[in-house]
Amino acid sequence: MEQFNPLQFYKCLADDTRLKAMLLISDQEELCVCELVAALELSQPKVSRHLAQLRQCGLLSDRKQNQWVYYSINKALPEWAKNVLTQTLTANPSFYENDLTRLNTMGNRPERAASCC
Amino acid sequence: MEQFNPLQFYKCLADDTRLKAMLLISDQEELCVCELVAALELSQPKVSRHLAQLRQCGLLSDRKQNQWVYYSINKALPEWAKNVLTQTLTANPSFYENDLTRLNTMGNRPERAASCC
DNA sequence: TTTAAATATACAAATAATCGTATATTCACT
DNA sequence: AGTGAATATACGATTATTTGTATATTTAAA
Repeated sequence: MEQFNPLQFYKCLADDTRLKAMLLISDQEELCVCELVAALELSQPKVSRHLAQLRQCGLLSDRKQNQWVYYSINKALPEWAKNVLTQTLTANPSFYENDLTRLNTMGNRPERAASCC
Repeated sequence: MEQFNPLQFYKCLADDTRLKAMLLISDQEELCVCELVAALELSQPKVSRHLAQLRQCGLLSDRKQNQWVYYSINKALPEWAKNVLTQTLTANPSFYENDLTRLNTMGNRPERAASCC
């Protein structure tokens, strides 16, 4: 991954699916693809493609557990970029509230493994 | 102008010309079109078009003085958006340093009117 | 070892964004 | 009135982005 630059960062945020995914993941610590598909009411390939792009650009990390892939905000993201996400998240609840509602009423959410022991 | 929303904001920042223009104007309080044309080394119509878009989306204000149009950050911008711009500006000096250099070595910069009296 | 669920990717089609060029507008100065 | 500088806009052409659809891959479970 080449040097993190602000233009690339904002290009990543300049799409409805990607911006909402980033905010939902920020809010929820981590989410798997099928949870985002349910929350955003979009097709699986569409969500998967956008998540791949966000990972390639360094905004997201992924971990695989069983058949699920969980995405979370990349810990190595520059501080300023993390701050931008936090500001956006807290100042714009109405932008993603419907998605959050759908996520919370979603049935059959995969259970995370207990973190240990 | 419809309700300010984060997606539109980030779409505005997702272009090299617009992002650099926003950062230079943030840094310099206000700049006219010809100063941005010189700093960014781009055609006048290109710069003008992008500035018009930033104004229409509520990110910039303009004031006309003599034959020049000066653009500045819209005072009415939501706080979170102002913070995003400030964070981006201070954390990424190398992104726009060349443009700033060209601006500072530009000849014949229009003189601002004394603010009053 | 088949089946189903979750995810990723390939490719062409559709859509959106950007650009160069030409031209219009406004203002100061002569 | 006429000229030149600064800015804005129109329009077609180009380029970039996004999408749907089909298919591949991986994993768990029957």
